[in-house]
Amino acid sequence: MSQPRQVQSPAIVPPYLTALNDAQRAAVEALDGPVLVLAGAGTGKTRALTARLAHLLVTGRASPGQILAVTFTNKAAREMKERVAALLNRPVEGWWLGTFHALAARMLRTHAERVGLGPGFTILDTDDQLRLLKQLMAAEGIDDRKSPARALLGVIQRWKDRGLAPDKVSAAQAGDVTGGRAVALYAAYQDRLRALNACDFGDLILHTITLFQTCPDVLAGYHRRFHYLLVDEYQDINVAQYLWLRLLAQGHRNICCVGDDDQSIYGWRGAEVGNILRFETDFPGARVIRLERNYRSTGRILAAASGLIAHNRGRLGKTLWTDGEEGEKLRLRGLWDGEAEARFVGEEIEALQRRGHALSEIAILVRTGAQTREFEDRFLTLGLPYRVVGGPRFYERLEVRDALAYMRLLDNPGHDLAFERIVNRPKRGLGEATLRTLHAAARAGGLSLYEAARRLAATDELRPAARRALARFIESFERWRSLIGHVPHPELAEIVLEESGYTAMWLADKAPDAPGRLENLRELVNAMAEFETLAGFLEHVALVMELNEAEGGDMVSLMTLHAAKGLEFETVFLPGWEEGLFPNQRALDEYGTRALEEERRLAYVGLTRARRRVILSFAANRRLHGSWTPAIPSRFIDELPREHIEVESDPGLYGAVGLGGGLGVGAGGGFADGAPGRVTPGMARARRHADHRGSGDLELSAEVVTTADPVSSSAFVPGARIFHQKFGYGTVESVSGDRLDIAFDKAGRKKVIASFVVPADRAG
DNA sequence: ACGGGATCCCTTTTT
DNA sequence: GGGATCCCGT
Repeated sequence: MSQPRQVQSPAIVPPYLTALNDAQRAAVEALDGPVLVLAGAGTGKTRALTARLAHLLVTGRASPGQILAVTFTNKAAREMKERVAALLNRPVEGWWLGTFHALAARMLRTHAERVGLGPGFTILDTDDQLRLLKQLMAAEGIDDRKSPARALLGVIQRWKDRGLAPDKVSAAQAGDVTGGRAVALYAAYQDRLRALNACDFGDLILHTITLFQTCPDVLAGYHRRFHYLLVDEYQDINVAQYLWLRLLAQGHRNICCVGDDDQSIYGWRGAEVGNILRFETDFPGARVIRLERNYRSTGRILAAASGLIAHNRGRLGKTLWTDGEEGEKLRLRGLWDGEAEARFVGEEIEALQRRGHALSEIAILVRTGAQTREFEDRFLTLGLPYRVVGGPRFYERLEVRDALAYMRLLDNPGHDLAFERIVNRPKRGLGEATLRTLHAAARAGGLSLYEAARRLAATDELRPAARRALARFIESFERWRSLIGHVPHPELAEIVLEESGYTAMWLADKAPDAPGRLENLRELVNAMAEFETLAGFLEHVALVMELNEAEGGDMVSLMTLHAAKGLEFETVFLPGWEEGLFPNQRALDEYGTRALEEERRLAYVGLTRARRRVILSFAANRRLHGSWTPAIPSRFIDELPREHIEVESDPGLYGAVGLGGGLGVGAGGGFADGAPGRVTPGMARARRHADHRGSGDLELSAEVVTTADPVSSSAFVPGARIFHQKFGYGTVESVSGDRLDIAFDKAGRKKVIASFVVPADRAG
C-alpha cells in the first residue's frame, strides 16, 4: 500500500485483518478504483465486506459520511451495521448504509420538488397499488378475471426494473396482458400516482435517476459527498438500480461490488445477472477478486454443488475448495408421495434429535411456499417444534394493514387509498353505492375522498342512513386529528382502534384466528412507541416491511430456497426434487433456458446452505392444486456427481423409486431427449449400482432398468391395460423410454413412470 | 348492503 | 386444497 495517509505501521496488523485469508485481505485492501469481489457461497463474504468498511474508517481514508453502502434487505443492512460496530468496538454514525429503496427515498425526500413531487409524498404498498390498478382497469372496462390486476402490476414492475417510463415502452412488450392496453394503463397509473403525490417502490429508484439526470447540481453534490461506494449482492441488481449506481459511481469511481453470479436467483423479479457478468466492461480497469476458499461445507457437499452448477453456461467461473473433511455422502431418497416424504423427513429429524442434534441446526428448504404445509401437518402430529421463515410478514396481515390505513388517513387526509380501505371497515353501511357518489364528488371538485366525504355529509345528496354514518365517520377523524401532538401517538392509535369499532369488530368475531389478530394490533401499537412521530413510524413501515420477530427456542426451520439465501445449517433437507416442481414448470414456460439456469442456481444455493449433511428427496406422486400428479425425479438429480450420492430405496412396495427414478434413469437418463451438455449416466452404471442393493430391491431395479430401455420396453405397449396404485386402471396410449402416457379410466390422461404401473392382470 | 355458495386460478418475493 | 372473487338471493 502506498497511501501517505495510512495510519498503521506496516508491522502492526490491525485485528480485523488478521483473521482473513489472502483473497479476503485483497478484497479489503483494494480500496481505489472499481473492484468486483466474486464471493462463492460460504467463503466469508460478509467478513471481508465488513472488514473493508472498518479498514476505510480506521485508515482515515473516509469519514463515515463519505461512505455509501447498499444492500438489498433491511436485515443485511442491520447486520452490516452491527458487525462493523463490533469490529471497531463502537457504533458508526452518519454513514449512508441501507437498502436501495431506503437510500433513494432519503435522497428523494430532500429533493422531491425537483422531480415534481411534494415533500410529503407517500410510499404505496402492494395492496394500494393493486387497488389503484383495479380502478383504472375497471374504468377501461377490462375484466379482472381475464387479465388480473396482479399480472398488470407485474408487467409494470418489470418495466420499472428496467428503468422504462411509459413513453419508453412499446405495446408489443406487454404481451397480451390487458389485451394490449398495458402501456396506456401504465401511463394512467403513473398519472394517478402523481395526482396522489405517491410513489411505488420502483418509483423511488426511477425518480432518483431522473433527479440525477435532470439536476446535475444535485448529482454533483452526492459525488462530492460519497468517496466510496459498496454494493452487496450485486448479482441481484436490476437495470434501474444499476443506472442509479453508475450515476453515483461516476464521481470518485471507487466502487466495490460484491456478489456471486452462481447465486443469482431473482431474475424473475428483474435482477439481471448480466450486470455482474459485464462489470469489467462497465468499469474499465476493474480489479476482480475471487473468494474461493469455502469455510462452511464438507468436501462432498461442495463437490456435489460444483458438479451441479457446472451445467450452467454463462458463468464467471469459480472453483470452490476446502481443506476441511470430505464428510458423509449426500443422501437421496425416493418416496411414494408427498405425505410419505414428510413422514420420512420427520423420522430423520427425530433420529437426529435422539443423537443430540439441535433442531435449530436443521432446515427444510422447499421450492414453493405451499410445500411447507405437508411438513407442518406432519410436525404438528409429531409435536416437533418448527418455524416457517418468511411466511406472511407482520405488516402484510389484514388487520395490521387496516390499522395502518387508519393511521395513514389520520396522518394524511389525502390518502384516498387508505380512505377506501377503511371507510366501511368495520361495517358502517357505507357500501359501493356511497363510495361511487363520493368518487364522483371528489372527481368533480378535484378533492380528496376524505374532503368530498366531509362536504357530502353536510348535504342531502346521500340517503339519510349513509349520510349519518358518513358524518359520524368524519366527525371521529376530525376529533382524532385534533389530538395529534397532544396525545402520544401509540395512545392515539389505541383510541382510534377503540372508538372506530375496529377492535370491537374482532372481539365479536368468533373465528379461531380473531384473538391472534387482536394480539397483532397490540403489537403494532407497541411498535409505534419506538418512533418519535406518527409520520416517522409510517415511513419506517413503508420501507421496512418487517418487525423483528422473536427468535424463540430450538426449532426446525422451514422455508423456501429463496428465503434461505445467506443462511447456513448443519443439516439441510431438500425435498421435492421433481420435474415440474423443481425445476419449476411455470418458470420454464415463462423464461425458458434462462429460467432453467436460474432454477439450477437455486438448487446450488440449497446445497451450499449445508455444513455437514444434505438429504435430498423426491416423491413419485404429488398433490398439486388439489389433484394428484405423477412426478418424475428432477433432472438436477442426474446432474449430481454420483460418487458423492448415496441412493436409498424406500423399503417395501415402492422400492424401485430411489433407484429407478433417481440417478441413471431419471428425467435425463431414461429419456431419449437428452439435452446437450447434460450428464446422463449410462444404464450399465445404474445396474452396477443396483447390484449393491438388497435382493428385493435388486429385482425391482432390474425391472426398472429394463423398462427404461426403449428397445426392450415391450412390457408396456400402446393399448395394454395397466394398474396404478393411485390412479387405478388405465390403458397405455404411448410409450417413450420409461415414461408412459396413460389414459386412466377415472383419473384422466397422465404421464407416469413405467415402474409405477403393473399389467392389469397382475394388479392386487 | 351484505352474506353465502359457486367458480377460478394457482411460482419464487424484497422494498 | 384454499384463497379471492363473483353472483345472486335476501
